[in-house]
Amino acid sequence: MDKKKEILNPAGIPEKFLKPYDPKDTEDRIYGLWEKSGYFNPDNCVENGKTDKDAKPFTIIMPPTNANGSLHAGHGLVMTIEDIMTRFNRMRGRRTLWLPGLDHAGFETWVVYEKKLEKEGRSRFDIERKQLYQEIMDFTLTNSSNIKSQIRKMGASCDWSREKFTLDPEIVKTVYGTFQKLSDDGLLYRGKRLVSWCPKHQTSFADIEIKDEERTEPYYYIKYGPFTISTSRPETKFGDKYVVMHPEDKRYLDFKDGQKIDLEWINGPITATVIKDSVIDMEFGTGVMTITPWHDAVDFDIAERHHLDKEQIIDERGKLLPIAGEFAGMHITKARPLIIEKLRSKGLIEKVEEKYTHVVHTCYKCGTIIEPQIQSQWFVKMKPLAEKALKKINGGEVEYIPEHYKKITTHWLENLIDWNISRQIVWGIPIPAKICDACDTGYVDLENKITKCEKCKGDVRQDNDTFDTWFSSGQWPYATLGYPDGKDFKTFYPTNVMETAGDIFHWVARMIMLSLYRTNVLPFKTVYMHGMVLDGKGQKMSKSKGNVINPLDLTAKYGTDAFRIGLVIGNTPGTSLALSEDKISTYKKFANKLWNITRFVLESTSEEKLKISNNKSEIDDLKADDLVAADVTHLKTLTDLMKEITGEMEEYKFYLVADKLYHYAWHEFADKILEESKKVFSEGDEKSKRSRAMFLQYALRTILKSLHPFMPYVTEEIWQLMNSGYTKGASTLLMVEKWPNSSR
RNA sequence: GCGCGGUUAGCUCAGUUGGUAGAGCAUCCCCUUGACGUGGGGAGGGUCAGGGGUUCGAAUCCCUUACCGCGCACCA
Repeated sequence: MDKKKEILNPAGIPEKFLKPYDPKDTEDRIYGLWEKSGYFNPDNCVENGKTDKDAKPFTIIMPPTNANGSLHAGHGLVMTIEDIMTRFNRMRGRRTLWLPGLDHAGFETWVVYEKKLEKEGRSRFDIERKQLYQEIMDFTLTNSSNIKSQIRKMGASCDWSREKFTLDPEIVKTVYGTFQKLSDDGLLYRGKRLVSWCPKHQTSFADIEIKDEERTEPYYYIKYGPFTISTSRPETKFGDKYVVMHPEDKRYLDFKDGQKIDLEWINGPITATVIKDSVIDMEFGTGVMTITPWHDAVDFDIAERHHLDKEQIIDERGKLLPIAGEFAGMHITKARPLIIEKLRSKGLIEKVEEKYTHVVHTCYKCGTIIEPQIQSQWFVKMKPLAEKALKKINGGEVEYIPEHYKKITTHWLENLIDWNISRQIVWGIPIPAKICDACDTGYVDLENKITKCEKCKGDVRQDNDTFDTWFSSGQWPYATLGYPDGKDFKTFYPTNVMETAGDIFHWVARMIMLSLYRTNVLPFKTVYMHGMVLDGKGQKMSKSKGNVINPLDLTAKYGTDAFRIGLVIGNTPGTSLALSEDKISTYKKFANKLWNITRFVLESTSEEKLKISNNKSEIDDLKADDLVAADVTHLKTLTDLMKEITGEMEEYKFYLVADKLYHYAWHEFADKILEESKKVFSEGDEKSKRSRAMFLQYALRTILKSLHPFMPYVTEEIWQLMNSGYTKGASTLLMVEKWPNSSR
C-alpha cells in the first residue's frame, strides 16, 4: 500500500472502496442476494416482520412480455419504472406485489415460428395441429428463460414465485369463463362480417396489426353504363352490380333508387341496380361508385343497409374466383394489368391518372395488402362494455398519467365497433366452440359435449380458431390473481397501477372493459403511460434503419443503475425519450460518485478517529438536539428534501425525484457539505466533529435509501459493505429498509 | 375530416396552483486542494415558434396561424 492510500485508509474501510465501483462484479451477486432473501414475495415480508400484517397492499401487474422476445429499450423503461414503484412502496411498508408475466404473443410468435419452419423446409400445412401447437410451446418455453434472465438483469424486484404465462391452465380457464359469460349475456355472436385478412398469413387481424402505407398507383376511370366510376383496384370489380350515388346529387336525379340498368361490363352484359345512399361524397371522383361488399368496409355497410347481395370475388389466398371468368384462378396482382387491357380493348377505360397517392392497409409483418373478407367469426358486442368503462373513466375513477391519455382513450371507446376475437392461427388459446358448417352456426362449448347442430341437426366440428391475443391479455389483471376465489385476488385486487406503453392504450381500455364486466370493479386506480424510447438522435429504432440500441449492451458498459436512472431523469410520462449514450455515461459517473462519497464518509467518521457511536438506531433516529447549529441546518435541508420527494414519488414524478436526489447527493452533499467537513474534522472542536460525523452517516444512509428505487445495485452494495464490513449491527437488506422519515 | 400532443440555451429536455427562465451534455477559462480527474471552481449562451387577448404581471390561462409527431375514421 502506498503512502497516499495509507493516509486515506487509516481505519481499514472495506478494500473495495479503494477501487472504483464495478457494476460487473456487483450486479448478479446482489440480485442473487435479493432473490435468496425471498423479499420479492410480499408474504415473506409480512412473515419476517419487514411489512406490517395489516399493511395496505400495493400491486402492479407487469404487462406480459413476449416469451420469445429479447429485452428491448422499451422493456428497459418498463422494468425500470415499475421497479421504482415497487421498491418505493415496499420501503414505505406497503404489502407490495409486482407480478411478472409472459405472453405467448400469438401472432408475433407464429410469424417467428413460421419463418423457422420455412428455413427447415417444412410447411405448417403439413403438420398436424396438435403437434404444431406442441412444437411452438416447446420453442416458446425454451426461449422464455432468456427474457426472464434479462428482466432480472434490469434489477426487477418482481415476485417470480407468482409468475404467470398467458397459456397457463388457470388463465385459460378464466378466459373461457369470460367467453361463456359473454355468450350467456348475449354479448357474443358468431356473424358473417368483414374482417381484415392477410392473404399471406391466412388470418384475420386486429387493428394494431395493420400498418398504413402510402402508395402511388394508377387510378382508373371506367365507364359503367351511363356512369363513370373510378377505382385503383379494378380487379375487385367483377361482381359489381350495384351503382351508388347520393340521393341529392343533382347530376343523377334522373336515376331512381332501385332502377335497373343494362350495361356492358368486363366479362359481358350485366344488369345493374341504382342505389341511393347519403354516405356518398358528391365531391369525390364522379360522385358515383359501384360496390364490392365482400371486400370493402364501406361497401359492406351499404349492402347491409339496403339488404343487397354480397359476393366473394377474391379467395383467401388472393386469387380470383370463378366469377372473374377468364381471369379465375389468377392472383390479383397478376390479373390487374390484364383486366385493364381487356377494359381498354372494350373501350371502357375513360382515363387513367398515372400517379394517384393513397393509403393502403398492409400486414405489419409481411407488407402484404390486407384483403378484407367476409367471414364467419366470433364477435363481441362492444357498446355495452364500452359504456360501462366510459362512465367510470369520465367519472374520474381512473387516474391517467399523463392526463391526455384519458381523452385519447375515451375517444377510442366512443367509436368502438364490434370486436372480432377469432384468429386463424394454431398458436393461441383455442376457442372452445363447435361450428356447424352446414348452417353456419356456432356454439360455445366449454365442456366439449355438443355433437349435433340444434338448428339443422347436422354434425358439428371443433372451431379451429384461437382467441385474439388481446382478448386474453385484456383479462390479465384479474386472471393473474386467480379470479374469483384466489387468495391473491382477494388481497391484491384491484391493483394500483397499470404501467405500460402509451401506444397500447387500447389494451388498457380493454382491461378496464373486461375487468368491469367480470369483476364489477375497476382493475386499477392509476394508468401510467410511458412514451417511446428512441435512438440517440430521436429517431424511431428499427432493424431496417440499423439504429436499434440493445439495453443489455448499455448495462454491460455503464452498469444497470446508470442505465436505469438515465432512462428516468428528464423523461416525463407519455413523452418519447431519446436514449443517448452520453447521458447514461454521466450516471455511471454518478454511481462512482456515490461510491467515493461513502468512502469519504466512512473514512472521516471512523470510530477510531472520532469516537462516534455506530449504533444504527442512534444514527437513524438522529435528532436536531444531538447536533450543532450548522448540522441542524443541513439536517433540515435534507429532511425538507425527503418530504418533497416523497410527495413527488406518490405523484409518480420520478423524473423530478431522481434529478433532485442526483443534485443533492452530488452538488449539495458532496460538493458543499463534504468539502466543508474537511475543515470541521481538522480544525473543529470535539462536539462539532461528533455532530458532523453523525450527520454525515445519517445523510449518507438517507441518500442510499432514497436512491435505492432508482439505482438498486450500487446502493445495496454500499449498504452491505457499510453494515458488514465497517459499522457494526446486523446486516440487513437496503431493499427492505424503511423509506426515509419525512415527517420530522 | 375528427381527436390528442409538441414547438424553451448548440443538442436532449425540465419548468408543479401565472410572480425577474433551469438541468444534463457540449463549448470556453482556471485548479496535480490528502473521497472521487468517472474530480473541483467559474463563464458564455434563450425577445420560451409567430400573432392577438385576459392580467398589475404570461413559457404558464384563452383565441389564432405555422410547422412537427401521434391516434381514429375515410380514401369508391
